[in-house]
This record gives sequence, C-alpha cells and structure tokens, in this order.
Amino acid sequence: MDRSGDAVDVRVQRSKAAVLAKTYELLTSGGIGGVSIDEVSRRSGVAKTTIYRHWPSRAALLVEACSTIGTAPPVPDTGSFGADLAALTEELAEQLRSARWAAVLPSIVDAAEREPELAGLHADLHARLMAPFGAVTERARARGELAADREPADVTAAIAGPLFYRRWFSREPLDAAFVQRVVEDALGQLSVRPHSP
Amino acid sequence: MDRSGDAVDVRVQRSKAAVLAKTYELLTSGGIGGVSIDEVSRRSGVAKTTIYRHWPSRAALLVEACSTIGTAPPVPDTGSFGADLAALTEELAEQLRSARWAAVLPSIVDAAEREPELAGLHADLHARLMAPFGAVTERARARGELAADREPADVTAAIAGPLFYRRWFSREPLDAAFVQRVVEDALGQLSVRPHSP
Amino acid sequence: MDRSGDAVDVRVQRSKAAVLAKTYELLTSGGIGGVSIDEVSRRSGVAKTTIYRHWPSRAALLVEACSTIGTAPPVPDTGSFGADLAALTEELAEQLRSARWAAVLPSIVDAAEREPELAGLHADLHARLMAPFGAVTERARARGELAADREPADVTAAIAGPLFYRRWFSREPLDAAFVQRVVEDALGQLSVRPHSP
Amino acid sequence: MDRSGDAVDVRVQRSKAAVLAKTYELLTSGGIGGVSIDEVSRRSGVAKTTIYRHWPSRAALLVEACSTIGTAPPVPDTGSFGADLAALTEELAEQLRSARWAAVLPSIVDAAEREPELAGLHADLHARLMAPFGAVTERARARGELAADREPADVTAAIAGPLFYRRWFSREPLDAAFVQRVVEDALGQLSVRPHSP
DNA sequence: CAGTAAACGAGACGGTACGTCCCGTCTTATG
DNA sequence: CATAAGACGGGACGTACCGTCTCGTTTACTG
Repeated sequence: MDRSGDAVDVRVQRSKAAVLAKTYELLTSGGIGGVSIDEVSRRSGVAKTTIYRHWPSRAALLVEACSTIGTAPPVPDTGSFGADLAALTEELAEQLRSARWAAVLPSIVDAAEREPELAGLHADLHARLMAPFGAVTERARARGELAADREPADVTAAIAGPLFYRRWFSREPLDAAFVQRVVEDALGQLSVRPHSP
Repeated sequence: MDRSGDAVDVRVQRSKAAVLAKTYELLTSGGIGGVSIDEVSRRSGVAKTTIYRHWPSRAALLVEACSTIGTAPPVPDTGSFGADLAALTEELAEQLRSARWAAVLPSIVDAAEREPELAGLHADLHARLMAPFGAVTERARARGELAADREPADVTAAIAGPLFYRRWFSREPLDAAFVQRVVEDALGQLSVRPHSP
Repeated sequence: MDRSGDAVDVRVQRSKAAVLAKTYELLTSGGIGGVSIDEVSRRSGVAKTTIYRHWPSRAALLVEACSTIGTAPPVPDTGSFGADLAALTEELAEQLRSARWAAVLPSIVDAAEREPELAGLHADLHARLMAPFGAVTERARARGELAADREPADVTAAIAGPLFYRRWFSREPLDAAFVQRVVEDALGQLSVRPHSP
Repeated sequence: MDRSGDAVDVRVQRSKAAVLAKTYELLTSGGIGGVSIDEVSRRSGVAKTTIYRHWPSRAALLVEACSTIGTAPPVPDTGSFGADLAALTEELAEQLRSARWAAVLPSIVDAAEREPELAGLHADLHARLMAPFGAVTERARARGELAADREPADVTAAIAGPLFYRRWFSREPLDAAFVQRVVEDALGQLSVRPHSP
C-alpha cells in the first residue's frame, strides 16, 4: 500500500488548505474568539472529525493558521548591517501593527507558558520570525561590522525586546520615531563598526 | 433606611472575599482561561447567582481579582540612577523567574488584545509594575543624571523590553549576566551622566 | 402582649390585600405561570419576606387569590327545584367559561393530588363552589320534590360532573343547549316530583 | 449519504428510549411539574444537549412521553349496550383508582389550560381513553339500542363526567355502588332500548 | 408618653432549572 | 483509509425564581 511518501493523498492537502483558509477568514473577521472548530467545519465543508485528525486542538489550528500567515520577511541585503537592521525592524513594526499573527501571539505565549507540548510550536514560530535577524547578524559578523561575541540573540533582544514590549505591554503606538530610535540604540549598544569593503 | 456605607452587611464582604480568593487561585494556576464562574462558585461555596450579583460579568470579576496581583517592589534610593536601576532590574528579573503574576501576564495580555473591557485591567497591572521605574527616572532627571527628554517610557522600554522578551518570547533563562548587560546597555543608550551632589 | 386575636393589625390587612390584588392581576394577565412571588413583590411593594410570612408557598397564595375571586353565586329561590337548579347550572357554566378560578382549578386539583396539605384547600374551595347546590337540594327535599335518599352529592355529581368534564376533559364549548340538557338529564335521573304547595 | 430512514443510528434510539423512560418515571411520580430536563438528563445519563437535540422543548418531550401513557382497555362485546357500558365503566373506575395516568391527568389538564402546545397532548390522551366508549356507542346505534341522535360525546359526558368529578373534585371513593348508579343513570338518560336480535 | 413587640422593607444568600454554544470523542457509511 | 455526517457526554454561559435568612425600621398598642 506504500504510496512511497510523496503521493500523500491530494485530499489531505485539499482539506487542510480549506480549513486553514476558513480559519484565517474567521480569525480576521472575529478575532481569536470568533474561531470555533464547529464554525470552521460548517463553512469549509470539512468534517470536524477530519479537522481533529490534522490538528490536535483548536489552539494548534490557530497556531498553524497564524504561522502560515506570519511568514518572515525576505532577508534584505543593502550592504551595511545598519541599513539591513533598519529595514527588518521597520518591517517587524509594520507586522506588529497589522499582521494577524500579532493579535494571536500572546495566546500562543500563554499556551506555551502552561502547556509544555505547545512550547515547541511557540519556539518554531519565534525562530521563523527571528530568522532574518540571525541572517543579517551572521553576515555582519563575517564582514567585521559586528564583534564576534555578539550573538543573534543579542540583536533580537535589542530590537524585538522594545518593539514587543511597546506592542503588548505598554500598548503605545509603534510610530516611526520610536522604531528609528530602537534601531539607533541597538546599533549603539552592539558597537557596530562601519563596513569598509 | 440608609445603612450609610460602612455597615454594608458582613455577608457581602465574606462572599466577595471568598470569591476573589478562589478566582485568584484559579487565575494563577490556569491563567485567565482557567477561570470559570461555575468553577469559582463550586470551589468557593458561593452560589453563582451571588457572584453575578456582585460582578456583572466574568471580565469584571477578573479585573477585580487581578487588582491585587503583582505588587510592585519598593522604590530603591541608593543615590545614583545606575544603582537604582540595577536594583529594580534585578528585582524585576527575580519576579519574572518566580512570581505568580509572571505566569499569568501573557493571558492578560492576550485578553487585553481582544476584550476591551479587560484592557483596563492590563493597563492597571502594567502601571503598577512599572511605577518604581518611573519614580527613579523622575528623580534622576531632577538630579540631572538624565536628559530632560528621556521619558520613563524610554527607561521601561530599555529595561523591561529585553527582560520580557527573554522571559516569554525567546524563553531563555534570565541569568545574572544577561540582567547585568541589559542594565549596562540601558544606561549607555540613555546617556546617563554621573551624579555629583 | 396578647392582642386578643381579633385586632389583627391593620398593616397585615393592607399587605395581604395589596398582594392578593397584584396576584390576581398577574394571574389574569399571564396565567398561573405568570405569577411569581418576585414579581408580585416588585409590583405590590410588599417585601417577599412579608409575602412568605402570610402564605407558606406560591401555591397557597394562588389558591387564596383564586378562592377570594371564586365566590359562589347567591342561592336562587324560585320556588321550584327545577328552576333553582337551572339557574345555578347556568351560573356555573358561565363561571366555567370566564371566571379566573376556572383556569386555575386544574392546578389546584393537581396540587391536591400530590400534596396532602393542599387537599384541604381544594376541599374548601370545592365546598364553597358547591354550597348553593346543597342549599337548594335540602330545600327540595324538605318540600318533598326530592326523595329523602337523594344527597346533595348526587346532585353535584349529576350537574358538575358533565360540566366539568366538558370544560376540562373533552374541552368542547359549554353552550346553552348542552347546559339545558344536563339540567334535564339531572332532573330525570333524580326523579324530581313537581312541587304542590 | 442517505441512510434511508431505517438504519437511523442505534444510538439515537437508545438515547431517546432512555430519556423517554425516565421522563415517564418522573411524570408519573411528580406530575408534569416534576419533570425537568436537568433531572431527566441526570437520571438517564443522557446529556442535556442530546435531549435538546431530539426535542425542541420541555413541552415536546412531555408530549412524546405521555403518548404511551394511558392505554385504553379492550372494547368489550357482550351483545348488549348496557352490559358493555357497565364493563367499560367498571374498568375506567378501576383505572381511576389505581392507574398511573390517573395521578397525572390533572397536571396535563392544567398544562393544556395554558400552554397551547400541550393541549394537543391532552386531546390525544383523552381520545385514547374514550375510544372504547365511542366504539360501543356506535355499535349500539347500529343495533338500534340507542337513538341516532345520541353521540358518543353524550355517553362519555354521562359516564366519565360523574366519575372524573368524584375522582378529582369531590374526592370521594369510587365504590361499586356509585359506579353502578352512574351506569344506570346513564342508561336511563340515554333512553336505551333493549336489543332484540 | 415612653417602652416594646409585631410587622415590615430591603436585599443577600444557596440553590435549581432554563436553553444555548462550543469542545473533543465516537460511530457509521461512503467513495 | 481519508472522509462526511452527525450523535454524544460534558462543561460553561448568564438569567429567572425559589424559599430562607439576617438586619434595621416603622407602627401601634400597653403600661
């Protein structure tokens, strides 16, 4: 019966796609509270049984629906770490302001906090979101703009820290001035040296 | 008639106290999602009807139950902004590692994200937690250690940003070295001048 | 402090009257299901406590509200048993068609069926309603129109039986023809002799 | 899909049967007022949700539960209307003394009085109970024992009227002498002619 | 005219039931 | 063997009444 792996049954793909699409639709229209498995099933025409076959819980479905959406931005390559960082930070701020995943991340964080099995999902999502910062950081280290002991984690802490804090904790607007200052402060504290090629 | 406010019937106090206590208990153990009126009623022995008599909704009960959560640390007064900030930051890190509210905040953030009536609750809690940073910042500005255009919000963003990020998003341990670096970076980017009395 | 029983405090009268009036009002507007102690209290301004002080239960209040209303018709005295009986029967039929107690009696019967303490109330009400039939029957026996072995109970069974049956069991209209036939049949089976004074 | 009607899922049958059985139990022990969906659910082990899935309201459930109550006695065929009627009347009196439905009818009458959706239930039950009287009446008319203008309704009024009255209103015992007199009176007022075959 | 006991209003309380919504599990039949 | 269809047990929601229970406050008779 071995379908040799790659012919994974087209129906599975179809079902998952339909479910994710409707989940996304409900998510954007009614927030997380507006997504119920029953409703997704009703609208997508995919049986509830099937949904539970593919996702262990409502939370898992939400996570995937969001992570599909929360695709990391392309890694910029301007030639200088500063410009790369500014571009990425602006993009991140923009997503925090408007992207669907930004409204859902706290519930994922919360889930990760109390259900260890969901912590993995959180880690995946986080890694995906932060990957571009890692990439430009590595490049900067290779070019000597950044000291060798500066880790990608330091960069994300310096950038995402203040942004996330402002988005979810102080709940003030993420205006351009704030974003710019965050970039400058980060560059300052990371002791970035100008790149001379 | 007029029972003039202070003789408000002891039973009311008892009921409310019992309900709040159990709500708090459920809150810290299961987050906001773990609090249901039915469960509070069951555990507290207070009838559901009575709970609804005192709080119009689940949200209202949560707001009041949370108002006792997260007591801010005392404001240090070492004489220098740097030392004050270091003390507060270490205290905050310690609370993030162990305090009950640290496990609950994400669910509050999540709730604030989509239930407007709970946003106030989040704002209160946040203000309470960050108040000491505001106090030492104001003092530093008065003493000239800090430029007049440096707002308390800048300080909390510089300190709480990385700490919160690490606690809930990158989920790495909040070790002493990290805390120390956060303080140093913050002092650097805030352009703190030494205090000469 | 013995107020010697009969000076029962005017306030009691006032409260009871107010409660019964509103109960009656609710009863006629919303049927038995429309009467709730809370609502009666709200509308009459009489505290729930006071209501329960005077009536042991909602049922008891309803019974009294109905029995106050279901006053028996005056005993006719036409000179002949047949005419008396016809008058009483027509009056009874009229009450069955329109009086408030007619809509409530079944619930009293039901209550009497399963709560012995309410059976007494039922008996009272029944006796009050049937008293006039007893009176005219006794008179007819005294005058020799009716054999001495014909009891009032036989008369009520012959008259109220078919009427009640039609009102509550077959649920057909109590039209004049039916009422007339019931009277005739009763007179026939009671072997009424014409009265010669 | 089409499960074509007869393979309607055994579970549905099981649930409905369990619910109806317990409803019937509660009904006969506590009358219509003694039936609550919660209690039925609790005793039957069938979830409240499931009950509401099958019956849109408490009333609908009661209607169905009552439809099995009160099975009519077999129609006698002695050859004469008088003997048939006597047999049926004695059987009815016996049921009034002991049958479960006799304790429940008043609450059904009461319900029919004010809940139109339950009136149908009452009508069904009444028709079922009275059917045998209709049958023997028709036969008697066909044989000429009874005038053509004597309706089954007249017979039931003459028989069930006094019996029901005595059972629920005067609440005196339904002894043999009373039953016999009711039959005789009925035969008299119906002007029954002897049957000559 | 003061004292006192009843009746009273206000309303908190524990409790039961309502009918609805969603969860996640299950069973069965179809393609 | 993935799926559609949908029944099922369960738990929570917020509301309406029930009947009980303090508590002070009239009110009207008594001494």
